[in-house]
Amino acid sequence: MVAMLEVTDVSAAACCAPLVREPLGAVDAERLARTIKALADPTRLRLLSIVAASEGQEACVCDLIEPVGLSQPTVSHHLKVLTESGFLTRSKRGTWAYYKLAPASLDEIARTLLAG
Amino acid sequence: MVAMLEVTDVSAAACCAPLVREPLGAVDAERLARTIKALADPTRLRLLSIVAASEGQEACVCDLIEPVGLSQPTVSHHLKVLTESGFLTRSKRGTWAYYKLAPASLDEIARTLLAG
DNA sequence: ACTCGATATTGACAGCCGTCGATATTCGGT
DNA sequence: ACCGAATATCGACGGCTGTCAATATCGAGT
Repeated sequence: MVAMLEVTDVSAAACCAPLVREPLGAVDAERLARTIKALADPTRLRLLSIVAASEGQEACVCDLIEPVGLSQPTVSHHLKVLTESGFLTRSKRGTWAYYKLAPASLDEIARTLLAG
Repeated sequence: MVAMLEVTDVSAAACCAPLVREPLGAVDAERLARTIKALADPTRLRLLSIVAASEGQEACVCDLIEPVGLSQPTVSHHLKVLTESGFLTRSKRGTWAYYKLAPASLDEIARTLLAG
């Protein structure tokens, strides 16, 4: 069985010049768009804000399912997307998986959108 | 012929608390996601950055088609999306349509993503 | 070892979205 | 009035994505 290594930009976030400074190249635009796309979903925004508002900016999956009102696989899916794009980090403790806000990630795209 | 009035949130942008402060409600999340989704496309990011880097942060469609390398209808479509979500404003002068950066729009989502 | 509970993965399906060609509209010039 | 140029709209098509049910995995306790 071959280990199918998914290449994801865990590096997260920005990538480039402040957006309004100089024209974005095709490659940079693609990268930035992929990161922003991870935020462009109501469920993921809610998950992110719930995690961010939790103690230590950390929450386990079990605490997230009920608030967003979706199935457990769907929540797991969204958490994966947020983690792979660098907005959350995952740590497993016992049977539970805790997701924590990656502090710099939001600041970074925010700074990219700003004038500079 | 009936005038089909499309109701779009020209108001643009943010909508709510700073995202990491308190859990986002379903309605707010939907609104914010719709705005962010307008940014979550490489072509639209490039268009936005080209416009922003132009003289007076303004450019006509004819100047935008060649740089992004897509068809004129597609470029028009993207400009419409950006305009309807409040990131650009449109003004027609003669045969030409000029799109201009809406100054506060980017700042507003940036501020929403930031901690507070 | 077995079971149970928490989470992740898979497969399928519907709806959305980016793209294009064709066409409509609108405006300036002749 | 007509023609041509710039832009917008329409219709279609393929690919992506959010969702779920079913199933797999993994860890803890008995």
